[in-house]
Amino acid sequence: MTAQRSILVTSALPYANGPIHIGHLVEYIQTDIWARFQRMRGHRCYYVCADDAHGTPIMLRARQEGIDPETLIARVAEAHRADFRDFRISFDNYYSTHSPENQRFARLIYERNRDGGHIVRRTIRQAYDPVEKMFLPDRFIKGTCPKCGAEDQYGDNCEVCGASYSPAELKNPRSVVSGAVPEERESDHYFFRLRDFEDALRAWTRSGSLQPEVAHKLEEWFAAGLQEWDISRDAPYFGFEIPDHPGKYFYVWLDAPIGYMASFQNLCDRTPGLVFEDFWGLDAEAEIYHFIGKDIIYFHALFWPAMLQGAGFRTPSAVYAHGFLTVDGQKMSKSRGTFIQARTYLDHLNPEYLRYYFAAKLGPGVEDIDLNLEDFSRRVNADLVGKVVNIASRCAGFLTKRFEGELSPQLAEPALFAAFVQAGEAIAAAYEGRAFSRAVREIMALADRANQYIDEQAPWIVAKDPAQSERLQGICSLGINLFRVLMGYLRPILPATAEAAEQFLQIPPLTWDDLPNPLLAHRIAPFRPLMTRVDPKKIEAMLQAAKADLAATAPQAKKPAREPIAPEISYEDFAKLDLRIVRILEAEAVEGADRLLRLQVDLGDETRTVLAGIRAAYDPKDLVGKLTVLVANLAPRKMRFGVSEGMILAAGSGGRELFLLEPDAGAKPGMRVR
RNA sequence: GGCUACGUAGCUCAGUUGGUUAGAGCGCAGCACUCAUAAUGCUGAUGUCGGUAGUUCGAAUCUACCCGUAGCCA
Repeated sequence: MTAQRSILVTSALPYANGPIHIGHLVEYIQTDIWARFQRMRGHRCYYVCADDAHGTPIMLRARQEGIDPETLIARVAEAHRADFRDFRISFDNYYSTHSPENQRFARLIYERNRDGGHIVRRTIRQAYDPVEKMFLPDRFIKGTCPKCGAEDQYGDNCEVCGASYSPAELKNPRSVVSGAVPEERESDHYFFRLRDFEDALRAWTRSGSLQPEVAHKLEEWFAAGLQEWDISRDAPYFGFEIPDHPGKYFYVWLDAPIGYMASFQNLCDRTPGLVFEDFWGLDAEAEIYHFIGKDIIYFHALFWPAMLQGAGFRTPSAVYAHGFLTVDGQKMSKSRGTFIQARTYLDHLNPEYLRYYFAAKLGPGVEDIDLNLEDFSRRVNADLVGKVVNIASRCAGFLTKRFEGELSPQLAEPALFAAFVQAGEAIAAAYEGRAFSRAVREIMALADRANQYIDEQAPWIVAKDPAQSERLQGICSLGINLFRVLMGYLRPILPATAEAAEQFLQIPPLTWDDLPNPLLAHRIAPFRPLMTRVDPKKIEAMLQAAKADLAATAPQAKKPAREPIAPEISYEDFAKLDLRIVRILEAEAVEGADRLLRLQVDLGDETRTVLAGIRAAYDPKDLVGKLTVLVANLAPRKMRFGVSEGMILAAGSGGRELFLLEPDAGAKPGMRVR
């Protein structure tokens, strides 16, 4: 056995302005499995996390709800804790970045870096909302993309063409907060000189602290040259005030990772024998691992180790990034109902299913994983219920009925049991290397062997011969022992099922070192189903609920009230309208008119000129050739720019919200519409 | 647009340093069994290994370009 290790693991801090969703859970489940594995191996492993409680979005959200930020983050923290508890995420401490410990560490790290000359002050120009009297983060400015002209894009990059730019380049910029046109204003900011740490970071990067693909990514950043990092924000801001500069606050990303330390400090303060310095001190022997999503590598692999180093703390042993979750091959989508909150899942399905499914797909790399809901239920049902739990189920009945639950004093087939034990090394190595999918594959291969054994031995036939009673007991006892080893291997993934199995087996919590010792002449409890099958109806119900949740939690999506229906008319009134199919032959903007397009339309045997107020919604060249509907008997109307001989039909509120009517295929110019 | 990854059977994934007929599980078909939560066992079918071009005696594996997907661009 290897020596006992002291390990601190963290997951990234969830932001305290919204609920946990199943995408978040990939990371918490991954980290939790790893932490539980380490503990099961007999190591001292602490797992801490916290809510990331600062920043502009939280400030604005609280304001919008008419409450203090403190009230908001307390409410969100409670929901987060409940979600994690129910998914059996085994945090040793779940804290908040809005805490005295975090403030103390943030100051300390700032001051030490400042005193070391790593912080500089500079004046920058930044977008300012004159109505709200606040500087605007890039994400709080929207406008037209300077590259492709797409409307309603954020201040930092365009989701349509993928271009990145600065908010100043955005056309028609608007503050998302007030709708005002942002102005540029000057402000003093503090910058962290990342470049001071370049050599150390390069060395750290190469020391095996990062996955190879992440290290490659860092090479790119080094090559591009490390830039200074803006670590301050102006009031109003929800966060920690910078000690030597009232009215300036630490940027949320400065104090977020420090939250790992603060949470751990808080744990140390109430855990006898747990010493902060043993983990974070410069010469600490303990290991520290951060599990993060691939989107925040920059902060954890560059800023964080640099800040720590500048402040005289040790750097993390490693940072492990994982990919994102897609649902049925697509990004989680609110409209498709695949944006599933943790709570919504819990309301319908067993968390062990998701823990297993994620484990079965998680590798050590940064690839995205897909939650394919068909595959999800098939896989859980086949592997866990059909294979693993079934082993216990098919042996236990004989033991209970015939032997009062008593297991044989010897193993019927020691070689088979030994093979199961021997596989443990490879499985442990897979867990250690975060290759959970490999571990699961190996475990399921063992489960197949156990089922094969039972089939070969056919205890149901042996049971018919009273003279072979001992043999029957031996077969079933071995089956139970194989099941016990399998549950031991699965324990980090399936804590609740493992506990139920331990109760069934009447044993204390399984440890890795225990596994080679079989249960002999031991009495087990009557079998009760340890896990039930995934019910597809529940998945369907969950998806429905996910859609409903979003409708409920999206008050911003102000639904325009439907325009009231006009007063009733008779058929005769309707019949007075002569609606005709026309083909648009030409379209051009009307000089001097902001809204008008001049269209030449073909009515079958005549051509008419129509002036239509659809310029904001349609590009003239896109209209040519289209079929649409014309009110053909409308009195011609004289306008400043000419005479309009009819009106074409469009739906919508006006401006860009206009949608031309188009007939189904087969309609021809001149046809009357009834 | 640049960069880092990913793209292998209907689905989810393995494929070690390029080396004989490309694998597993699920699903599907057939058979067997009936102890078990319609669970299990055996047998079988299924792939131009994203595309194109190259390097090589030999490429899923190496190179270039292209297409698609994700993230990052502080």
